[in-house]
Amino acid sequence: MRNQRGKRVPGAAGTAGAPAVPGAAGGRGGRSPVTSRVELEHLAFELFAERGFERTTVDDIARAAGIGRRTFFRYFPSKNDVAWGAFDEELARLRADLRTYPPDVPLMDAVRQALIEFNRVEPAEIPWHRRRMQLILRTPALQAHSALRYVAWRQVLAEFIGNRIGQDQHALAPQAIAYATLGVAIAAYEQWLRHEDLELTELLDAAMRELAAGFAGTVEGPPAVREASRTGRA
Amino acid sequence: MRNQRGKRVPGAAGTAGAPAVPGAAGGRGGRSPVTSRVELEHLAFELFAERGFERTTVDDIARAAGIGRRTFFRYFPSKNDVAWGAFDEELARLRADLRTYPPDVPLMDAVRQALIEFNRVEPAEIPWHRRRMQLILRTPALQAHSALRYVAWRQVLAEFIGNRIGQDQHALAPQAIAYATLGVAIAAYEQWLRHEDLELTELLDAAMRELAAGFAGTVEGPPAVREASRTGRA
DNA sequence: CATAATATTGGCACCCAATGCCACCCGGAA
DNA sequence: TTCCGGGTGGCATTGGGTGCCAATATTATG
Repeated sequence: MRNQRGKRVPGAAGTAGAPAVPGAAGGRGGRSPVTSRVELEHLAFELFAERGFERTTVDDIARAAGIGRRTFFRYFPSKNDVAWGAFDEELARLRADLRTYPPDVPLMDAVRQALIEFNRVEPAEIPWHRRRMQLILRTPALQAHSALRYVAWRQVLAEFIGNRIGQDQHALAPQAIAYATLGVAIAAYEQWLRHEDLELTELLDAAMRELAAGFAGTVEGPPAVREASRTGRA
Repeated sequence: MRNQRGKRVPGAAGTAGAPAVPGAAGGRGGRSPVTSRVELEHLAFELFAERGFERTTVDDIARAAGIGRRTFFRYFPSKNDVAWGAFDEELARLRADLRTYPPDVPLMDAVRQALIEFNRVEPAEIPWHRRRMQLILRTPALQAHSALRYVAWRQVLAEFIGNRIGQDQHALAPQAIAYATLGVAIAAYEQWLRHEDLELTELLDAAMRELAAGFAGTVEGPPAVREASRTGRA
């Protein structure tokens, strides 16, 4: 049902299209972008703060930015993605950072330090970061959408862990540790959002340690639980 | 924006409307439902298997079931929710199960056993459960949507943990442990999906233990990492 | 300067999920 | 039979997301 019209501009044969995101091209040639992703992001955040995420439509954002709805979707693949900014680049940063830890740094120390480094923000940016994370963690639609970003984040971590302990990144240990670390990070973030006076860095550090303490010793209970062992119920 | 029209059926004063889900009423009175949630679920799963989740529209499902699209949304709040069946009831089961562990069972043993119990399925249901989890864990849209279910699941766990260790359920330790446990469970599930011959129960058990082993000792590294400590880069 | 190449823009049509509204249908009780 | 409670499903509408394509603006080239 596509391509019904064979009509095409005479000269243009089949040149690969423009880059997905405006401004991502080399830079020379072509019409200059009307806005930028960051600008749109800031603008959208304001609207979200005013009316809430759900009650702000893409049309609202586009209209406020003076662009067409269609153009909005060239800057962000979805409305949800506004909240995450340039996460791909952040991920690359994490990956690069993990490479800098020499092999003699114990695995979980490296993970913990990388987690802290990844979430370090300029002091001036802290209020902004708070709003962003509040939006992400408290808006159901974004809570859901974020799961997809978390997948990518965990993958970076699992790859590092897998390399370190000589297992495939999809094996149980790397995945489990990556998942647990993510959980710890989010728990720390929620603590951070609730208490304005606490340092995110310290919370992350404490959370990683507390997790270990919580597990240490207690998991070495009776052997694997199976059918028989549930006799002592209430 | 409700109740604009003062017109009401003479006799009915302010009786709360019909139950959200057909069949959830006491049973007496009214037209009998055309189908059931389980029936719809099975039917939808077949279509998903054939065409994939994304390429199956709600109209497809409704048409296949011989009901109207509007009726579909009375059985499930959203297309995504088809995949999760009656999760609320499962959650209630988990909550109840957690109450049966006497206080002398160590915390993490209880958590581990409850996790295993929660994910125990009838042998006959295993292939079905596999399909369900495959759908949930491998379909991006569902991966995202599931995050909302996980929130509820974790809350149940965090509440239990909080009670046990005398902290608020929103405190760091309960949240971190709940998050980590969820992560461990999902990692085990993904392992289970990849290896048809493995027992889910065993995987969950192993995962919980492995997590502890992975953390034990390694987290007690140098003191909290801050500015200075990142000198030994690459 | 004219023209070509290139990139961005934005309108239009369209798909699909979701929701409010409401008329209608059906089984049991009065 | 009549009434009532509940289920059904059509209709209209909102809103996110996408393919298509012509218009527009910028730079490079003849």
